[in-house]
Amino acid sequence: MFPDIDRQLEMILRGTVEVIQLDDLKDKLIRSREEHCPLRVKAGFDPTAPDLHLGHTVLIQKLKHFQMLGHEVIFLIGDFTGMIGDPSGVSETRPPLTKEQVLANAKTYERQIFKILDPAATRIEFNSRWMSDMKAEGMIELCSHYSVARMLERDDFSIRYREQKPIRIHEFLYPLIQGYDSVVLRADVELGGTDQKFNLLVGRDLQRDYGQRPQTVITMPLLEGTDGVRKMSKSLGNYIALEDPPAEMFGKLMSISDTLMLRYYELLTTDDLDQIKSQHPMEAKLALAERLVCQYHGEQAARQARWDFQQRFQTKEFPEHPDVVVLLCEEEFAGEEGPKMGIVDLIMRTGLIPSKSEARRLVAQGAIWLDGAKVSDPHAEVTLRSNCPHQLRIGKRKFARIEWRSGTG
RNA sequence: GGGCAGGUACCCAAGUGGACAACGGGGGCAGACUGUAAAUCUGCUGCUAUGUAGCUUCCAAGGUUCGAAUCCUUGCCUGCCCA
Repeated sequence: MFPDIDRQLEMILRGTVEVIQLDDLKDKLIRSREEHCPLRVKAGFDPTAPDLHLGHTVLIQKLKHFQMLGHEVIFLIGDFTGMIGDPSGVSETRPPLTKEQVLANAKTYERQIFKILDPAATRIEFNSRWMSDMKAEGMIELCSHYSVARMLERDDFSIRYREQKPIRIHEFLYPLIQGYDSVVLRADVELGGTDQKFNLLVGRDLQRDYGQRPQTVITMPLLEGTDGVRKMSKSLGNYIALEDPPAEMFGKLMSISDTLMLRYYELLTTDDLDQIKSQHPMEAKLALAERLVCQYHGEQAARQARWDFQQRFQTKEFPEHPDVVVLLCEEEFAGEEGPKMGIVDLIMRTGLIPSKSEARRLVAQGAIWLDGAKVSDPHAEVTLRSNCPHQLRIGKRKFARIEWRSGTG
């Protein structure tokens, strides 16, 4: 039923930062194999940000590995803990989401994670299921399982405590509840980012205190965002969302640095890294972009994205599918002699530029090309011809086709 | 409850009566260079009009003044300290 232990370990360990405790994990794997009983593997996600990005997939991918090995995977949506917000120094108590919102978010999650995970073998849980009915007595009971001193071991707490910055009591509840989730679910393994280490360890302690075997904790690296430095996050704007349109996803992936590309290969694929390094970086990057777009949008979209990309940026042709097609008709030129228009107005008609000042700047900076010729005078007037569309390029990556139809017909 | 510090453009942050559409950094955009790379260099980065202008901005509402982001009043918000 289960592959042999070494094979399982090899797959499980790829890309991990830390496993606590490795021997214990081996033992669990051996036992599960002997008893034909899958391990319960849990990873928790915040319910308030339902658009997942590639950063999240590092964890989901790891869940997938467990799933492929035949274990039980629990995708836990922390809708109850979401009300607290993970302590980070600036955390606030968030207004609780309504049931409808939670369900809507869960749907969004499903749509995205099932591009990776097998729907039939994935268990989705909400921690409100057991938390929202808990009474104060229960909460007090739970609190009695942990001590303030141990809580203050958390880096974030100890720093704030030392610096006399505020720590709200409810912030202590976050790790407690997350840990309690493991108790309720009787988790054998919990996955999390390296920033989750403390919370994951609290889970171990609580399980032990509740008389269970402590879960194995596996931490995964935080994937760097497109800037290559800071962790990928929506609020930093350096993310690639799973639901980014194919062309956008492809473009974002192509503009990452070569170093970052290797990192993405390491954490988002199972390819052999030495083999990748031997390729031309651009080839490797194209392959990566195509691969990932394919995973989230399908093969055809991926091929199309690659083709469009190469047409636009490598052969520098005017693309088959420009960003917009602007249709002008005779009424637009009422009162004027012919189909003439200032270049700035023309740019504005594409809707790709937010203001005329910006458009003027772009012209002055030499970013505007009309039918293959640079237009650098903001006063330039363009005479439009009918039945032969004009090609307007704005900067490196915006393209518009301008068509003029005389209204006589 | 008392004391103190503060709220400035996408973010951080200077400015404390006129020359402020507001220094600087980050981010973003554009140009050069390239592999649409990255890094680097240069320019731009409120809106409208464009040779020197107008308009809307510095938490909110009032006020003082020829003139305020800058002073006063009130309110809202944030952080710290003492109770």
